Amino acid sequence: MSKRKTSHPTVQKLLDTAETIVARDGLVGLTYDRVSKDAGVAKGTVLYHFASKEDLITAMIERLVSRFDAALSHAMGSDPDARGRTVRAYIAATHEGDAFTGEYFDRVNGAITAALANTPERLAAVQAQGRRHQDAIIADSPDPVLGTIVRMAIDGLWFSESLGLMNYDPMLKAAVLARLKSWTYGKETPAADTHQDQQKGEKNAP
Amino acid sequence: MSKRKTSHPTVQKLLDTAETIVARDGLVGLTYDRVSKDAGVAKGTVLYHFASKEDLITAMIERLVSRFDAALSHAMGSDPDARGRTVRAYIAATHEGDAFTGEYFDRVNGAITAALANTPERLAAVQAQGRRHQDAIIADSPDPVLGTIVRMAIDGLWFSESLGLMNYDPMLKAAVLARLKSWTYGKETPAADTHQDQQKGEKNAP
DNA sequence: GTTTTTGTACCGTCCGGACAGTACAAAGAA
DNA sequence: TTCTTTGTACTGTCCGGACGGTACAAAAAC
Repeated sequence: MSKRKTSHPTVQKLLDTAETIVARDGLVGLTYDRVSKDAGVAKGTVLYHFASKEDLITAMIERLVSRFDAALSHAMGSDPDARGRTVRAYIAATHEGDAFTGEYFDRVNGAITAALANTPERLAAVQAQGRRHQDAIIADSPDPVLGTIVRMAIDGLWFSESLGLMNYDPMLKAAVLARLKSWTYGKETPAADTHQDQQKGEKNAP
Repeated sequence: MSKRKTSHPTVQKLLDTAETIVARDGLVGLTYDRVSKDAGVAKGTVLYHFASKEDLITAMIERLVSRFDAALSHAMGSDPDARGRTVRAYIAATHEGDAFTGEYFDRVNGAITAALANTPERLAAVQAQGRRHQDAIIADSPDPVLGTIVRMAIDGLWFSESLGLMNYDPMLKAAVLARLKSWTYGKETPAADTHQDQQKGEKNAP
């Protein structure tokens, strides 16, 4: 019946469609009818691959988790400096690639994040990922507390943006990211380097 | 009809009830029937005070916003040091009082936060509050970028906890909070010495 | 010949909201 | 005082519609 390979083209197409719907209308807009119509398949086909709506949502979550892990690995792979590599890749994955930036992904991630809130069944994969990242950050950060703070700040920024709660000034945001990144190497004291990263502005999308 | 004073006892009772429901079952569990039954009033009464479900949700959000502002003001009022006062109060309000801590409020805040995701109609009050806080932080922080980072880190921690995404080790968390707080006073942090290289990681990718 | 897809008809449930009506108290009118 | 009006608070029922999921027979596709 359903537990087929996730690489199945129809499965991917359905997940893409579901993602688009969720990005536009949120989780409430996600119905079998809508998915089937938008994907151009019969409703029965959607049911065939995803026996319940929870299955569909879970699959979306797992795909996002995998994608982020891939982006993280990629960023780590191209970083020659081992110290603080994980948390630096964390910054890169969320703000330097294009996989997890932009309006569309903000909306998708926002909606999916919202769908996670205190729903233990859905949280498992994400919690595991969070713990894994945290362990890795602790392990390779010269200053684990500082590394954790960087991660939390990135999280805060990410949540605010994907949920649409805050809109930081691009210049300020660029300065924040530059400062956070400089901390990952473990040499400076956070409160000391107050003057050099201000004009380090990047173009970065609003 | 509906637009009565929010201090009306029945209104408060209904909001309390709605909050409890949301804390237990999330937003999806919030129905007129449930609220009326749990509050011990007729369904019509709920309709009388909240003409639509959106009204009810909006009222819950606004009450939470007010509460947080009150907690922030309170924390600021008892802080003699003007430098970084806002962001320090931000830390205190989220981690030192009991108004915004604990399992119950994590669940309420998580569910409500989730309900905000990219729904412009509901976001207004929260966005305004976010901007207000940001302006205040910028205004009284000795180092605005650092102040913003502290705020973002607090946000990240707060989101992770209230959405149930992460569970940080209490010791680590305490160390993080202590470090963040120490930064709020300005640059007289210990060992504020050298700031050399800094361009080592600035090969900017985007 | 097994997997995948289609198409349609259907069911039970739940929910938002409309609505008509009751209870009552305060404010005038007599 | 007594009667009438008016507005507020609250009640309980009802309905249209949507949605998740079932059932199934049969056709493609691999």
